Amino acid sequence: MEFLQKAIVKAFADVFETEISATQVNLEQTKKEFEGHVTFVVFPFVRQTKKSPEQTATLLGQYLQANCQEVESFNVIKGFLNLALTDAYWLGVFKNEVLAPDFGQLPKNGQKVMIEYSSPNTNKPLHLGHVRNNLLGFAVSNLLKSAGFEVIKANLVNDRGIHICKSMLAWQKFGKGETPENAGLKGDHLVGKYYVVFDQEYKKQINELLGQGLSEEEAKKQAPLIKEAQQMLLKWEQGDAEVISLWKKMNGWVYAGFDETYKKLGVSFDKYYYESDTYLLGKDLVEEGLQKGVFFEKADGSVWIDLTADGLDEKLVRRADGTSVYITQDLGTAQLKYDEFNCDQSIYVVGNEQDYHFKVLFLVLEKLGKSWAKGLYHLSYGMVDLPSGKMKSREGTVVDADDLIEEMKLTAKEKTEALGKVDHFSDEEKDQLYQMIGLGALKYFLLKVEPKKRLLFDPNESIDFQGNTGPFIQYTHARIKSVLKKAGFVTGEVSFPAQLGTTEVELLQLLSRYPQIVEQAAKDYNPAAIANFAYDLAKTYNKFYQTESILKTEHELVKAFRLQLSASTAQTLNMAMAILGIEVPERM
RNA sequence: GGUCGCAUAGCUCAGCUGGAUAGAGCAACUGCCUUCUAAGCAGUAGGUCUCAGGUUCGAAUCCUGAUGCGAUCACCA
Repeated sequence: MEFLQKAIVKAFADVFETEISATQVNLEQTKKEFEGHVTFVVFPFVRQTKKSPEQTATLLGQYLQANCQEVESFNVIKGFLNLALTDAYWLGVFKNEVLAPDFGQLPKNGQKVMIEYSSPNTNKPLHLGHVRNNLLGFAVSNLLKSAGFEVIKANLVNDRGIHICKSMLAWQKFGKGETPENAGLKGDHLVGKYYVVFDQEYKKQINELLGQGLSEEEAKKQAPLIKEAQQMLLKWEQGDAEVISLWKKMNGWVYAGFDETYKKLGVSFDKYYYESDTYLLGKDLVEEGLQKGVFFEKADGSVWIDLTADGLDEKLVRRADGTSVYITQDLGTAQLKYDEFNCDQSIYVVGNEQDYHFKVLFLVLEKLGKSWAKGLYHLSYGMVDLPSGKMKSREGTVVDADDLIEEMKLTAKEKTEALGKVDHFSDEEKDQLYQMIGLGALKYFLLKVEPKKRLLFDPNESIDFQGNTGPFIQYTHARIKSVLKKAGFVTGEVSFPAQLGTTEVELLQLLSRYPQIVEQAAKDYNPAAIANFAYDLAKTYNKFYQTESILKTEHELVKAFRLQLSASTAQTLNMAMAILGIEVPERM
């Protein structure tokens, strides 16, 4: 639309003898109820033109129609100038933009970005909240790749700490040698089971102590189990062979379980960090901060930073005993990431419960004078809540990721079978299709909502397969493929008819916007924008499909064009859905 | 209490950097499969965009305040 902006700037000079810049020229898509494709709002310029809005718009419209060959016609409503562009223009867009081999892949911008996501604890299986995180992180990674970034997907595994010791201890005490193999249980679920066992036994002990007259706080501290867990953590830090070996064994189970879930979700990573390696990092940054006077030491030897001037609090960065806290290791890890990869941007996909933490983290790094701190970004997303409230692992009120995936697949199976369209599929094909559709529904459901908004999931209400859903878009893709197959379509020489129908132009216009959508979505780190686009495109295609016949068109030229238009739509749907990590089937 | 975020149809959500009569889906109701896949299309109904001020030619969108919901304010991670 650059040509139009330029033309309008020139029109202002020629018609009104006044100067405006191209950046001021804001072109919008004309709303459906009005005639035209592009709308220019003249209200902001009437002071300069010294004419009424209607006059200004009319004069501009006349000028553009006369001097701009792409402008077919115009109409004016109040201060709105609606321009209709010629079919030749739209065909040019189709040929030069949509059909270009790199359509949808923005040129490399030379920027490198790391996206950290997933970052699970190794003491329990993944639940729906983690699923949102994983899908979001993976989708944003794909999105930024499409927008021209070089992307490194990182997973910082929280594999140590007191919570891990709890599972280990409970297994040691109550596990009776249970293994994933002999229990027939996925490793992460087995470990999670003992995390719950720990909590139950711990609570028993607390109650006992409460009965002996201890205060709740005291009881929580004095319970033998928690003391043992702390002992175990200490031993772990000392490198005690027995504890380490148990730790390795149980983490191994968990990783095997996670890998399976990741695989099903279709997410992957380029780089793994383990907290067992990074938890001691950051200490030299504390020294650095002390030397630079950014941090200060209190009488007890603890080290702090004063952020009250920035509207935050005082924050501890090192304990009096010299050990690290959470933020210390995050400081160190951030430095490590930068040293290793030298990224222009580093994105943390972490829930909004940690907003404050990241605000502090980034501010501290900035105060330490890290030039790369400005490239840090916390992609904060809302929690997934149940109608009953928050999900709690220990209380068993979680929607388990593996269960959910399985259920989605089952639902997909039921719905597909009810339609009776896949009877001739092989069992393997069926299985793949159910997986694709079930996961498509789930992923789309989670990704179509803006990340920062919280999400309500009702386990009793199944995720839709109709309307604004993943399966609807998958269906549209399969539908197009079916037509193409029937026509024996092959990509090649494209033919162009002399005239276009309105739905064809509508579809073409929408298709051509895809690169801008990708660009904007990437800027906002917002895969939901891609989801909405895909839905819009599918819907527009179905309208076209319903109004125009493709295979029965008499003119070969028109038929060939519509086939090509369909193929481009299918391809774009495929690209958009691929960003979301959703596969689209050839048939369904 | 301080700080941050959210509030749009009965429900779930769109609404680009302020622009026309606020849009989809689900649920409800009506039509459309002897013709390219009906997981579709077309239509009806459903709204004081939480409230009150302000800025502007023009506000769901920007500013201020209020209300409601959520998060956070640990020598936990």
